[in-house]
Amino acid sequence: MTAAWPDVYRADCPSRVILEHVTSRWGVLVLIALLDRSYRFSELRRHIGGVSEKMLAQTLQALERDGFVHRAAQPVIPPRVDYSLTPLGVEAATHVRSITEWVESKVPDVQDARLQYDAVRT
Amino acid sequence: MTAAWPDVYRADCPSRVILEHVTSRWGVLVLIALLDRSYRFSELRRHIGGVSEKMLAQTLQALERDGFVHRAAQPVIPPRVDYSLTPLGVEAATHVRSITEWVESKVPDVQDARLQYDAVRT
DNA sequence: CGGTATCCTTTACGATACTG
DNA sequence: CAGTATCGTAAAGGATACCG
Repeated sequence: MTAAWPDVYRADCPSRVILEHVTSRWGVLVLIALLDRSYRFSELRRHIGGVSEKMLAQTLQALERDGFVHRAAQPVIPPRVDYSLTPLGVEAATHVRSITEWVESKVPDVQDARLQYDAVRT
Repeated sequence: MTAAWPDVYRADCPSRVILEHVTSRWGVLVLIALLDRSYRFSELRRHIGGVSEKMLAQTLQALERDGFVHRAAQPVIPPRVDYSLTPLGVEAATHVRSITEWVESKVPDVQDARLQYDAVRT
């Protein structure tokens, strides 16, 4: 160890859990979507390909509890709930979008690397 | 949809899988560790709290196949294998470290948010 | 519409034992 | 040392049905 290693290297640290919320499969997609504008529940569901109601609800709750997402429920019938980012959420989402865009730009490189890897071990 | 949404919003896109490799529970920790220096297998295992042999091997293989990690096996007895980052891996790891550091710095904010959230619904 | 509750399947993960 | 193989458990995730 050369310097002070972050807390995240301890198995029980709080930051690992938070990190898993923002970098989770659905967390990433929710955050980036909300960076563009606010969404209603079923709008978000349609926007994010393949997410189930259960997972979307669970993801939104985790992000809301962590203070990244704001939930605005209007007491009307039929119910209307709008989800948006808090200032903290905007910061998180900006980081996440940055990685995502980088990954998208490197897809060809990764595909080449995989061909190389697979070719060697036939 | 206001502009062109990235491919990652389609359920079957290749970037989602790559993103999951680099942002996975163990992928994150491996990448950041290797940003500092190269590591041997069991060194890495000790460095990353709570990772099993199986998961570490699996994570390293996925990252190697994607072209982020270089595996240098020396044909000696006992075997010696050093893991390091490729140039592509350095880019990935830098992004990942950036988010991780941000999350670490915001742990108190998140903990406050959770207290608020939990208090309201008692 | 915006969820929750339930059930079920699949995947992730860890522990242990073993091998070159 | 650096893994692989096998097994069992726990968690993630999806489908469906239902409710305010």
